[in-house]
This record gives sequence, structure tokens and C-alpha cells, in this order.
Amino acid sequence: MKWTNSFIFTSREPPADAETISQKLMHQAGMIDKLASGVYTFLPLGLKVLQKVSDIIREEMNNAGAIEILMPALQPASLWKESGRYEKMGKDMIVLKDRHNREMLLGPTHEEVVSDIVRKYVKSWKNLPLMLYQIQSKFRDEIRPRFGIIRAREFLMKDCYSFDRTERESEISYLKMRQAYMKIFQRCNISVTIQSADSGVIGGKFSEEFVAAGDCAELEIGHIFKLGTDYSEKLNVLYMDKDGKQKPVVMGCYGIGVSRVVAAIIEGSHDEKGIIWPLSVAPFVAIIVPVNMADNKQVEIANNLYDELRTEKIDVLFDDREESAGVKFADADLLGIPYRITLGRKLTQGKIEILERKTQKKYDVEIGKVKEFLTKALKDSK
RNA sequence: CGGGGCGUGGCUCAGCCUGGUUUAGAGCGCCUGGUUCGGGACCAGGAGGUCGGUGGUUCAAAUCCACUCGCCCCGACCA
Repeated sequence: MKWTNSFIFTSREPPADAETISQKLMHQAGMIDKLASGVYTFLPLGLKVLQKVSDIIREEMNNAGAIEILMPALQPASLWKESGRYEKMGKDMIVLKDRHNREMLLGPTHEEVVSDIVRKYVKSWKNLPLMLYQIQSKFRDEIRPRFGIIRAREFLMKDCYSFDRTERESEISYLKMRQAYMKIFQRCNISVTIQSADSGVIGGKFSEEFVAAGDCAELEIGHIFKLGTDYSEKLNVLYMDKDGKQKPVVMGCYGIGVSRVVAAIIEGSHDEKGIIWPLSVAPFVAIIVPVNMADNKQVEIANNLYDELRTEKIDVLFDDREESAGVKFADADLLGIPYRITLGRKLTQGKIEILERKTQKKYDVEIGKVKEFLTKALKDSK
């Protein structure tokens, strides 16, 4: 991506109403834009990170045997009345009426919908165990949205649901998810602690939450629940067991606030200059910075390097703006891109400088060996 | 919902208390031209504001009063 063809707008000052570090940095780096309290647009840079995190989650969910679907945000209120949660959720739900005056709502979570799907299709013990998940927007009319993206009213969530024959088998699904969660957060470079928690409105027998380390008091970035047969009994999610008897499936549910994970990564990885992305979720592997755009040689080499890396599928940002070196360096630091490839005066010796964002270490690399350097860095990070 | 704070060009803010030379300013950003070119460069010129909204007080309101909308923080509550 060339900067001049992109949609990246950085700002020198954090917005006046931002309080937490992740909120400030996401705004300054041009990752997000606030539309209303607790409602945000993900701009290209923010979206890239969101997608990287989603990809990691998707991979680990698939590895654990979960199957991806996509459920609707718009749901009939009647289904919630059936489960008894229409009253329980109360004002946390955004409720609306369609043109026929039918009561609808924007889903704050999807136990009801997924249960409805499973009760329609799963009839036999042969269909179990089953794990279904999705990555989708949730709507919750928070009493008080806070800390930018961390507590939003509309946010991206991965929610997974498990369906098993017995408590014991449900336990196995639960532990699989628990394991997958550990891997996900590890890959995102977030250190988490696991705490047993109050199950709240979700209900169920037992739950644990994954809390990210960091200054910010909120939250919890993942929460896993053993639901037992609460939902399946109320919503008639039944299967025919080996013994010919109909039984309610044993359920579990597992959530990760994807957009919140992005904030948590920043909370745990930044300095006074800006964000420090781990390679696994960085929007770009490297940023190419010609120090002087008036220097034809620098620009030419930068272009060649850019083409070369793109051919190798190494995702780089080429800062081709007519800006001073200071501005470009400051922005590179702010955006937190792991490697800065500086084309400057060392070119006369055939060298390119690579600066590692995290350690501030500088490497002088021969012009032809940049690709090799980055390939190795990517490999080492895995 | 209770408590506190804030709303002035794209952004950060000054001006408000003590209404009137402010035709409403500054810095940053933006546009044009020129000089620069390894840590947020410089010079010259320029564009851009219903001072959140409505109603009132007054000869006169960004400034005082009332209402209202929006945003932030603390608390209760929640993922």
C-alpha cells in the first residue's frame, strides 16, 4: 500500500475526550473514528488489525473443531420471550419495531438464535458433539459506554456455542475452547489471567473470564460459560439419544470481544511515541521511508523494494508522501509498524537501515537483502 | 439514573467571570509559490467559524438567564 493512495490520517494531538491510552492512540493513528457514544467506524488501518486478530481467532476455532456460520443481528423479540431473556436483558437490548409493528431487536448475543438453528437441524446423538461459531457485530445499549472501543454499544465479537450429549462431553468441549483461548491470546501477545466469574445474564453453571493485563480496569476480553441445559430445556433443543429417549443438549458458550482484543493489545504494548504492534497482528510488516522524496535515487530504490516485497506477499506500507523525515519517522512510530526501512544517506554505501520498532535496534542491510531480513523476522516470530 | 466537567474553523484550545474597538483569535493541519531534505523545517500569500440548538434579558450576547441536544469522567450495573 502506498500512503498517498491510502486513507490514513494521523494527528499530532489526541482527541480531547479520550482517556485511555488505547483510545488515544487508535484515534491518533487513524484506526478508528467515533460516530456517537460507543459507536465507531474502523478505518482501513484499524480494520486491518481487526482482520488479523479475526484470522487468528478463526484459525484456532477451526483447529478446535468449531464450524463457522453467520447469524443475523436483527432478531425477532418473540424468540427472546421464549427463552425468558427478553425481560432479563431489559434495557440492555436495542429493541425496535418493523413496519408491520412486529417487535425486533439487535442481538446482544446469540444463544437464542443458535439454539433455534440447532433445534431445527440436530435430531440425533449422531450429530453431536457440535460447535458453531461466528464473528459478528453485537449491540448492547450499555448504561455507560466507556474507554472508546473497550466498552462500545456496537462491537465485533466472536461467539462460539457447543452442543453435547452429556455434562462430561460438554466438559471436554469447554476445555478445548479454554485451550484455544490460551493460544489465541498468546498469538496476539496478550498476557491474560483466568478468573472464575459471575455468569450474569448469560446464566449457566460456571464461567471463567480471560482478563488482559494492563492499566485499563476493563475486561475482560474473553468469557467462557458452561450453560448446562438451561437454554436447551426452555427452547426445546432436544436430540434422540442411543437409548431412544429425547434429551436436552448440554450447551456451552464462549465469547471473545474482537475489537476489545485490539484495544487490549495496545494497552499492553505501546510507548510514549505510539503503538508497538506484535508482528502477528501488525497492519503492515514494514514501512518503507525514503527520507527525501526529491532524491530520485531514493525514490527509485524504494519503488523497486516495494514491488519486490509485494511480489513476495510481504505486506508493506510505502510512505511516498512529500513530507519531511521527521514527520515520517514520527508517524511510523505512532502507527507501530514493526520494521521501518529507511532509505537515506547510507544508500551511497549500498546500505539500507532497518529499525525495529520494539527494541529500537538499527540494522544496516545491503539493498538486495531486505527481503531476506524480513522473511527471517516473520519466520522467527512464529 | 445520581454526581462532576465540557461543547468556539478539520484538530487542540484562548476569549466568557467583569456583556460593547474582535470586522471572533492562536497553534497545528489544509491550499498556492519558493527555499529545504535523517527526528514533527522555513519564508510569503490564501481558504475555512450559524461561537451545539432554541427561547429570553438588554440599546447591544460567544459572554448573562432558562430550557434542550450532544460528548467525556466518577458511581451503581454489566461481557
